[in-house]
Parts: sequence; C-alpha cells; structure tokens
Amino acid sequence: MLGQAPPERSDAARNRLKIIDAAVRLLAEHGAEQLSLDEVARAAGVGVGTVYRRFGDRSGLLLALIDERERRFQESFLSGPPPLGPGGGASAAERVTAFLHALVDRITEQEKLFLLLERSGRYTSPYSVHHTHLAVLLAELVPGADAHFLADVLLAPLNANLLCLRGYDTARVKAGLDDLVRRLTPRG
Amino acid sequence: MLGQAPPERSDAARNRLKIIDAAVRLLAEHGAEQLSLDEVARAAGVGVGTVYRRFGDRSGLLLALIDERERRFQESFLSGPPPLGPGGGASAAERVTAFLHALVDRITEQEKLFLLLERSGRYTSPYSVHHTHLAVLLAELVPGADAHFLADVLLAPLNANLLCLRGYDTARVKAGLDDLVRRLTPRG
DNA sequence: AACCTAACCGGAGAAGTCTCCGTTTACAAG
DNA sequence: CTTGTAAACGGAGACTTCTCCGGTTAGGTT
Repeated sequence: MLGQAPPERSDAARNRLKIIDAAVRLLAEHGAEQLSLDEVARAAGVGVGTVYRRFGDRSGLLLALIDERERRFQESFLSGPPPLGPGGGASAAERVTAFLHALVDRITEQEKLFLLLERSGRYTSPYSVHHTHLAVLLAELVPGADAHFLADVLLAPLNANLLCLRGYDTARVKAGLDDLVRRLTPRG
Repeated sequence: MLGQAPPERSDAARNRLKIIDAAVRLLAEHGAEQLSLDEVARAAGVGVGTVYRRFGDRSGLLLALIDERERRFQESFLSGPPPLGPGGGASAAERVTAFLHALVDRITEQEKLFLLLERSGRYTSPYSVHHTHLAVLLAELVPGADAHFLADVLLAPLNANLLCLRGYDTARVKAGLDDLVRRLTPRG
C-alpha cells in the first residue's frame, strides 16, 4: 500500500548519472581498492553530501555499479532459456548446477566490487534473489531437507573472498559444486 | 629458520595487558559495535600508536580478544576427549558433526567479535586451523571428494554474519549441518 | 654508576566515511 | 510571470582507522 514515490527531479537524475560515470571511470583508472567517495564526488563535480543522499552509503554506490549486469543475470535465470531459465527442457539438478556455475562466473566478472561489497557486511538484495531462486530449486531437488538453509550453505562459499583470496580457480569451484550437488541428490 | 624473537620488553608487556583490559571493559560496557581504538587507547592510558604497534590493526586487536577461548577450543578438538578430540571412540562422521556443532557454539559465544572480524575480510589463523582439521576428517569421510574445497564449503556458512543476521537459531543450523553430512556420507 | 642503543612511546596529522544544516533550485499551482 | 515549497545541493566538520617520527626508556655492557 505504499503511495508511489514522487518522480526524480531533473537535477537529481543528472547528478546521479554524473556520479555513476565518475565512479566507473575512477574504477577503471585506479582499481576498486582505492575508490574513495570523496574523490568520486570531486570527479563528478558534486559535493560529498550529494553522493550520500543519492546512494545512502558506500555499499549503496557499489550496489549501483553492480546493478546493470546483475539485472541481466537475474533475467537469465528467472526468464531466460534453459537450463538456466525455466522451461521444460531442464531438470532441477541441471538448473541448480547451471545456476551455481553462472553465479561463479558472475562474481568473478566483478570480483573486486563484490569483495568490497562483502566487506560492508550486510546482506544485499541480489543475495535475497539468488537465495529465493535456489531454495525453490532445492526444495524440489532434495526433498525432506531444509531448503532455505541449504540454499544459504550453497551460496555461502560463493563469495568473492573465497573465490579471490584462497587461490581456487573457477574450474575447481565448479567441479566441487557439481560433485556436492550430485552427492546431495537422492539416487533412485 | 627464523632466529628467535627478542623477549618482550617490560613496558611493552605492561601496555599490552592494559590495552586488552581496557578493550574487554569497553566491550562489556558499550558493546562491540562502537569499539573505537582511539577510545581503547585513551581508556588504557596509552597513545594510539602503541595500540597499533602492539596489534597491527583493528582486526589484530579483535583476534587477541578472541584468542584465549580460541586456544581452548582448538585444544578440545586437537587433543581433547572424543568425539570432538581424537581417540578410538568416534567415527569420522561423529567427529565432523561434533566439530561443526562445537564451532557453531564457539562463534555464537563471541558473535559480536566474530562479526566485526569478518568485516575486516581477511582469513584468520583460526580459520586455517579449523579448515585443516575439517579437511583431514572429510578426506576420510567422503572419499573421492575435493576435501579442501568441501571444508571451505562447510565452514563458509558458519560465519557470524549468517548466524546472527539471518535469523537462524543454533538448533536449526546444527540440524541442517547434520542432515548435510548424512547426505554426503556414502551409504553402504 | 654511567653509557648505549634497540625497542618502545605517544600524539599530530593524513585519509576516509558519513552527517548536519543553511542555502539553492526545480517545478507545480495560481 | 510570480510565488511557495519540497527536494536537492554542498561543504564544514565529527569521528575513524592507521602512519610517521622525534623523544623516551628498559636493560644489557663496560
């Protein structure tokens, strides 16, 4: 029952774009590690206060930088072609595996950003979407298990921290996950 | 082949204790969230520089605050009585389960500290010990699997973030882990 | 006891995140 | 075009984490 939010004012929209642009540019130039919001504000030609009003805090900005690709990713498993998306052609096991593989690639693709985002320590809305999706598949795939918890278990190791900092390559992670899913699936 | 470190000077030792004391006290008073090292230094009656030389950085201090209990915990699974510790009386499956349960309790016990520590984002030496221990047990329990990766998978969901922030109680987590281990174990 | 020096001390200050609030601006209504 | 006002602006400054370095001290040596 929320009333609909008032439309964004033109100066606000303009500044939001300037900020995102500046952030992307600085990211490409200096790397993610030393992306200071002060600097972003300066490069965008706005005050720091503006950055914070637009994006709430550091992780809000990082989330915005991740958003476009994330939206494409979510579309691909929510409404794209099988085996990632729904549609008769894929079993639950195939979809789980495809989803986990895609998520590994997804995180690797923007690993520096995910790394910073994880440091901020709050659960993000992308996480919720991934979790819900996976839980639904797991409820079908592993009957009798606590699907919500199991989804958290499978998502937990897929963080940039583990993927970047512990020396796993993506092939090994994918193989490990495949093996895990195979063992979890009841054999008939 | 490191030469042995020179013994700690008496003023350094005294200050280290004062800092730990002050940190523990402030932790009890104001909670972990707002534990600033500046304040710790002031409460301990030393300069900030001293805190940083002693402990390296924020997470170094947090690690020191965790250290005593962690040492007891490690003793209990490395050389304590079964099923947690070694000794003929427990199967690998029992030891894995016992270890995971104990680790859930261990983290819950100092969850606020672990939460802050995880934010710092580096893998800690306790993690390495837990990981090695678990990997050895899993190599026996789940032959043919990538035991090191599997150990990371099982440890990943056991973080304060998940345990505190997602509304699981310890009973549910333990039950979920038990079920998971059961499903992973090859049936004869 | 006086001396030497490696190790330690402490606080000023750099750099970053985020807040507060007085000023400015977009835009809808008259 | 004027006016009213809700929203947006921006930068000073509070608060952190962490570094740097000139001054101090513990404790072995002579």
